[in-house]
Amino acid sequence: MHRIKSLLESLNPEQRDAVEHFEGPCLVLAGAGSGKTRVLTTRVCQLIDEHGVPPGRIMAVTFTNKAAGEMRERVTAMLGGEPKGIWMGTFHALGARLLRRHAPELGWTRSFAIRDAEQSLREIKRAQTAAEVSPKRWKPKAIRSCISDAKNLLVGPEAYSREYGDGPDLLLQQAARVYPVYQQSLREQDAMDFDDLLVQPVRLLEGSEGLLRRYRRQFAFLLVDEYQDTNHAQFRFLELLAREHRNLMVVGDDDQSIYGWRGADIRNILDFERSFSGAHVVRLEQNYRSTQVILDAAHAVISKNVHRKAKRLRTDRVGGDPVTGVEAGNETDEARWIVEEIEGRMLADPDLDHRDFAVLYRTNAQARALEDRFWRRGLPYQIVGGVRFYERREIQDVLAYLRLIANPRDVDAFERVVNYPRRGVGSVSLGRLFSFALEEGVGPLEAAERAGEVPGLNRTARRGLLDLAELVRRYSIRAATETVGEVLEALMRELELTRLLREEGPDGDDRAENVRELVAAASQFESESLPDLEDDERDTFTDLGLFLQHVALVADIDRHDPGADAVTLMTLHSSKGLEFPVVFISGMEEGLFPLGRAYDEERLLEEERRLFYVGLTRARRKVYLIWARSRRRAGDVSWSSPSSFMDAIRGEMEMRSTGRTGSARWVGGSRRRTRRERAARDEPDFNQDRPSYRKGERVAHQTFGSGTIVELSGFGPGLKVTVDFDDAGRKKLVVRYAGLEKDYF
DNA sequence: CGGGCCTCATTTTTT
DNA sequence: ATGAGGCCCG
Repeated sequence: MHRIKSLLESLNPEQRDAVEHFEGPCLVLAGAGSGKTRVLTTRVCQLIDEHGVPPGRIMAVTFTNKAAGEMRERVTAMLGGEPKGIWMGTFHALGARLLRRHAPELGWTRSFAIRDAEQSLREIKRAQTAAEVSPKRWKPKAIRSCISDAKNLLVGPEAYSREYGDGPDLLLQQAARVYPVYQQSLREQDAMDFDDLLVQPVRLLEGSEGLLRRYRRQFAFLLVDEYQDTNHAQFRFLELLAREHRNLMVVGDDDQSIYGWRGADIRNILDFERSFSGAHVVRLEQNYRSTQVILDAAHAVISKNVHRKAKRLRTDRVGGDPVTGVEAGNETDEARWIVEEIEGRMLADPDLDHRDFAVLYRTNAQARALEDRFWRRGLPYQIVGGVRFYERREIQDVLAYLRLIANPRDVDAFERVVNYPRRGVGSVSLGRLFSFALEEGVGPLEAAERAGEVPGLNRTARRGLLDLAELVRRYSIRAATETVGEVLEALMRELELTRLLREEGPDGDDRAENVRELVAAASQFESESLPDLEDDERDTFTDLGLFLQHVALVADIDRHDPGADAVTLMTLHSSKGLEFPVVFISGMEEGLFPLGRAYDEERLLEEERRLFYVGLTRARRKVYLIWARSRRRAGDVSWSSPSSFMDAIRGEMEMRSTGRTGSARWVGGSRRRTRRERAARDEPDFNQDRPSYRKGERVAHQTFGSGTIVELSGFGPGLKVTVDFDDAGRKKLVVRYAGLEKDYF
């Protein structure tokens, strides 16, 4: 009780206002570094300790698993004991938890599998083939993104088909054909994709008055962090639960909305007061993180955005180091300079640690050059993101066994495992097996078990399938009683995985090492995460099933260790919510940040600008903005100018150079410059392979057919044309990727 | 059936 | 530069 009192006294009036809010809707507009995590955790404690709300009646939604873990820890510390029964986690994790209870009401079992992005993509390909939508002509990624958008908007396969099945947009039309097949197939395999974890809970609650009533009562208080990044499905989920009691507190900052591309709808936060009338609004504008100089720069940048709520952060930390702009020659030079600067600063200031530095970038590809330099220099670093650990090939191979053991209906897992190691089952045999499975209405594993009945199989294939089925069956039995670690180790021994990987070649040792790391991760999961589970979950599911769910839902950022003695390298997106004394933002080049494709859409450009704002406000003391005159991108060299984002702060910036920016020196010796390089430098190019375009000209596109150019925009590699296609309508295309041909007929 | 070679496209961010 | 996928041959 006294604890809470003193906690409240350490808050500023606005923070206290938010914490002391009890019932009814509340919108907390929390600027960067304004102590919103503190507000959220203190309010949870306040609800429990002051108002006597049982923890089991609180749901707190965070953006990452790590944030949920931290919140749990802080609440535990504040209360002096674990808040048993509180539902805390990401929308995805909470959705999964709800579905683990009720999936049978929707047509799945309680131990349904969760498909990650790559697995979904393969499923999309299979669905495309089944629906006769050529995966060559229609990129599975594009189709997947259409379907994902639809799901995030709570549009089901039937409605989607009605809406776009014969609409003007050819891509949506194809997606409309794939969507039902895809969804059906997921259900047959007892699997859900990421989006389903948001969509299906909504369907569940909408479909059952009883459940709705039950969960409205259970979740009497809802708290949501990073509300600016919620999408429609998430909004609907909250609305369903909160509509009646209206005890919903959302915390967010429209200036930090950076996930529009994955369906996040900034209107959720902008319109909150309209969706929940009478909402109490609290503004947290006191910043406890950055210097005045940094906040001024951030404000100069973000105020260029038109679509935002006017606000301005305050700080007591007047003055500060100026923002430093640095011109580098190329990405190698950039990396070298950053490494040296970090070493220099650490020498000059013994209080600084490696963990006090972060290098942020727009795209994961930029991590390469940086990593190379850090590695060579022996400067400790940790990279967040890029190739996810759980997505590495060797890890996926092993996990596929576990997935199949846990769920014999999983076609994706089966396909991955069937010839790993080689079992002499080729595509023909596989086709026969699947036809058999289809006719008999059984999963792939049961079909394999009955390989003897499958017509047309050769001896090797039949033997291989029977062996596989027998092996998986054997391990299913073990998985019911043994830990994941034990199962994994036994499996590795039986398959002689280490030897197998070693024989693969030079990377084999690394791969074998990764698999060992997986075993370690499994054991760690068992000792750390399992004990946190509620009893009903631990009793109902096998360790294996719980581990697989964990694997599917952990993000890279969850693996970030802020305490490690290392410089952090990550994307600007991943950096949201974190802070560092010194921040480098690299790749400050026009076309890279902001990304070239954001130019002609105001909405996208504003989102890029918010991303820059997020980057700047990560810094406590010092920001560096580095741009390189040239950079290897997608194999060849591109030349660029400094990002226009820096224009807003150019006057206040201190400008420096790495001293190696001479344009005369270029990497790669005297090799002839490629056409694309010349184009990027805006040099004339008379090569007849590259046609010039003008209005009124007739062109042909592989997919869209013939049409007439009506407009040109951009230049160099960013040249775009707007074409009125005879059949496909008006499209805006990037010449570089469109593969247009002149149409002479 | 499996392996090797060639071509092609790919580069935005992630739960 | 790199990886994935297709195609051909043993």
